[in-house]
Amino acid sequence: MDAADDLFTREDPIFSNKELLEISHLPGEGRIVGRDDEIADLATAVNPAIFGQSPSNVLIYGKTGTGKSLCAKYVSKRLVSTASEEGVTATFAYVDCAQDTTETQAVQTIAEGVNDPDETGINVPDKGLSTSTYYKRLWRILDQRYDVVLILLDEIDKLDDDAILMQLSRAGEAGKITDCKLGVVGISNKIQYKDRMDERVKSSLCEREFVFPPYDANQLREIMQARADAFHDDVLEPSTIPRAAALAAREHGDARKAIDILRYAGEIAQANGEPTVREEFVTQARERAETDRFRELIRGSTPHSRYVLQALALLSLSNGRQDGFRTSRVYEIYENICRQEGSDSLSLRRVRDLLKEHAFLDIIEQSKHSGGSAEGSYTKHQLLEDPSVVKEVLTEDDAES
DNA sequence: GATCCACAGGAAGCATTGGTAA
DNA sequence: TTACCAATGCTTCCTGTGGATC
Repeated sequence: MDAADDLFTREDPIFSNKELLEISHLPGEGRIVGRDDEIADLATAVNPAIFGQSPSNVLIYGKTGTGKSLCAKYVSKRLVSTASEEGVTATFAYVDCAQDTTETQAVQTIAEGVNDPDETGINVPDKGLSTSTYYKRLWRILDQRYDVVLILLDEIDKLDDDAILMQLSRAGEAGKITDCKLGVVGISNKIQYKDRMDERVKSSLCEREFVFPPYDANQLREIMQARADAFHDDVLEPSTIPRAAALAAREHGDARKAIDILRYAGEIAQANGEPTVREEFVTQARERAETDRFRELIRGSTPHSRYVLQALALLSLSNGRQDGFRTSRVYEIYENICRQEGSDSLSLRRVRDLLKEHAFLDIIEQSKHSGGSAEGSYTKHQLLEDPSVVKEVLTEDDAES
């Protein structure tokens, strides 16, 4: 019995409340740093909702880790509770469009999120229904249950098309819903997103637009300081947070990355049996954050999608620093890899699409070039990750599978 | 100005899988 | 059980691109 007890550590010597360092953690009031103006602007835009009126549709831009989703969720939560004090039934639905990329998946997520089958008697299955059926059920749920609903579409640029935006932004006008008012908050990392929107969607969805600037080193330090009670007292050495903030500020002011680095630094200290989180662990944590990010990006990708990346990594490793490799060159190496793996290679057309998918996930960068006679226009591809990290992760995954 | 030609990428279609509703 | 639907992963076909060359 005692031996079994020794197997586990009853008390964590480093973390007192690790939840504070989770990406999904929504900080309470006073813990959101450097976003007072943005929160106030957002609240003004959706303010009519607390009286049961239509909130403005909003589009929020900003790079990764600038607090867009955090502020949108925070304002939505506050809106729901304030509306309730005014006797208005409100809610919000959150859709991660990176997960739900198609119109059907997104509508299903919204409908499921706002539904209570016991109350409405409406069932919203995960899949199997036509898109129009999901819409019909969603409209019925909204009219039955709510006066106002705010729909947060995170990473809206990852949606396949604008169809859902058209439906949501015009649901009231089109008479799809009669008792419920709808507001849409679109969140995008890409400022150019608006350019490719349908004109009709643009006019109704972009009533208000906000741009979230990246955090500077001081703000990042404050953000991390605000979550420092994730650790026990005196565990964080004084130089740890400033060092992590400086590193993250250098990399585009990404708060998410900064918090990741802090968490990893704590885990490294824990794994080494150290009583404190030292500055040197921050550097190691940064490397681990990079590898983990890449591992997360390629998780679940098909073997051929990996072979394409492997081809690019091999080219990068054997040719040193170049401004990228042409599709035809990547395809040649990819075909060799397929032969080694004893697998039939996919068509060049398909490989072009796979490369484009990797570029979309910011794993590689594509650049357009023009040759001359008999060269035409072509694309060059370059890994954004360290090629040796790519090779290592792909090899270790192959070994596992 | 016409031609060259490797390459990019849109469109259409096919096979398969995995689900719901009646 | 059957009809229907969405999603995925792929191929084939075809048109457009663009700087050098004739």
